[in-house]
Amino acid sequence: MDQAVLGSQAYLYATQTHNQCIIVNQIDGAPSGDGSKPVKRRRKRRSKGSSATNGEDVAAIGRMLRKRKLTDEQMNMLEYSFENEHKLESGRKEKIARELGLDPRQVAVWFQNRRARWKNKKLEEEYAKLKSQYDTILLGQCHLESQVLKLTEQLSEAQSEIRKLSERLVQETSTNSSSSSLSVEANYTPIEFEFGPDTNYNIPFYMMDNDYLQNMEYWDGLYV
DNA sequence: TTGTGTTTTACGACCTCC
DNA sequence: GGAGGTCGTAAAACACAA
Repeated sequence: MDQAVLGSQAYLYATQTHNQCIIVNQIDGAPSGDGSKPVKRRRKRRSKGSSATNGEDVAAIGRMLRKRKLTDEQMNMLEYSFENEHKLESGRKEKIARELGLDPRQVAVWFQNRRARWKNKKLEEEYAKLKSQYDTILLGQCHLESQVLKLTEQLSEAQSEIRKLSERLVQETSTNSSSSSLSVEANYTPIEFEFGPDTNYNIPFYMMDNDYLQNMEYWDGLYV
């Protein structure tokens, strides 16, 4: 089995025969050449169909060497820390890294990713909220449109009734003027509509635009 | 067991701020 | 110019249905 430099926090063991690697969190005080800093051991992992060898694309190799799954305890501590403050000053980063036995870089990356997840979640929540508002408005619009339809029908009927009554009035007036001395006013019968000034239109105030208000004035004038 | 979709860890590129 | 941020993405780890 080969052992290769991976990073300050992990060893990578790989078998060339299986073309696999296992990454293990760093053992504190991992052996180093001079005993100072932990040895960075890295071994390149071959991806499918890759013919990478030593000295080839370092960036690609770096990408292949990763994944140090954090323990539950580390995760909990990081989450707790994130709840307190989403940003990470260098002092705090060092402190967290020390306490959890992680590389400061790992802590920084974890916070970056956590912020991204948090942002996504916020966006999803915002989207759900806006969608709900939109649906409510859509429903209101449908309701109002059906009301408009109904009222338009009523208006048409009322206009037709007015026309008929006017015609009748004209007819009666001409008949009466020749056969009776009674005045038109005396025979006048008030016109009854299906709806009047007391009708509850059920239209919210904010929907009362200029046209609507003008129509109201028109109908109010008619009933004065 | 395996194929597939999702989540997590890590990195490079680029940007902003001091 | 360096530190730390976001964004996009690769790939390991994981979950789960078939």
